[in-house]
Amino acid sequence: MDGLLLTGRSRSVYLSVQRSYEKHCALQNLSAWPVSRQSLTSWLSSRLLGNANQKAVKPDTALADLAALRAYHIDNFLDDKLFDNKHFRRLIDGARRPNPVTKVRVRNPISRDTITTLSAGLAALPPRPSEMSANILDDLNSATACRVAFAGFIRLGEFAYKTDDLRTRSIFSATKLTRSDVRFSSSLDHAQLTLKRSKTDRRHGGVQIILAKTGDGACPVDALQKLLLLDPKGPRRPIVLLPQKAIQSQQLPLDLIY
DNA sequence: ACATTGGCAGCCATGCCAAG
DNA sequence: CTTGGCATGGCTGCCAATGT
Repeated sequence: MDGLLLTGRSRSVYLSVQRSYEKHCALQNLSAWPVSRQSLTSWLSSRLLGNANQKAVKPDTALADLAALRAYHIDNFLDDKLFDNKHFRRLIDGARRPNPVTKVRVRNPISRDTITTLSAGLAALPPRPSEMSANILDDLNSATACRVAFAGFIRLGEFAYKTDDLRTRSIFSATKLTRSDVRFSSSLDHAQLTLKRSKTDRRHGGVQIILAKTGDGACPVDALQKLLLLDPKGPRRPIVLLPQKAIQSQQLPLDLIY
């Protein structure tokens, strides 16, 4: 049953907020569950105004807190009408008023040139799988990951998975990208990628991504063809593996495998 | 009078990052 | 590793403008 409720990151975030709220209630001598008008007002003001231990949180974070506490009610069949009460929105909007919007850090887009440079190793590969060394396999895998992610506008979460995710094979092959999700068109002018799960695919219907052949140094079709030829794997295996040396040197986020 | 369209802001599950 | 903070972005409902 629990497995059908929220999973992964969202669940752990919510649990964290819920524990923090419970601690607050204990200190204030308030009963935590179900959330009451008093306990929620007390908690929200303490979050919005800050206290000796914690600085004031952003109004949007307070909204996320509301969602987390509401999620507890939903999961436990408790009534959640209280959370719709306008009073709490007004508290948050009140906190928003005196605080100007903070500047967002500028992050420049990754360019085609960047991808070309990163995947330059694909230009010189041995002709047969038997001649692939561990290092060259590493390069092939990461270069393919770069090109496909760039060409397909793929989010990290759609493409990457954690070592942990490999433990349950059935869930892995039902939710993550595997070799069977790559199809080439007969003329090899494009490849089709099936995303079984995507952040925006809330109904879990699957999303088709078309990767057009570009023929330049960032061509995803070229990379995928070379990968399938020189690093053959079963249909239920991940499309590419992140090189161990990249994990160890922290060139890429820890514990992520493409 | 009712239907459709499009802009808009709020929602919230999920993402990344930093600190402990 | 966990926790906290907050940005992200598709979906949704609302509303006014426009169409029928």
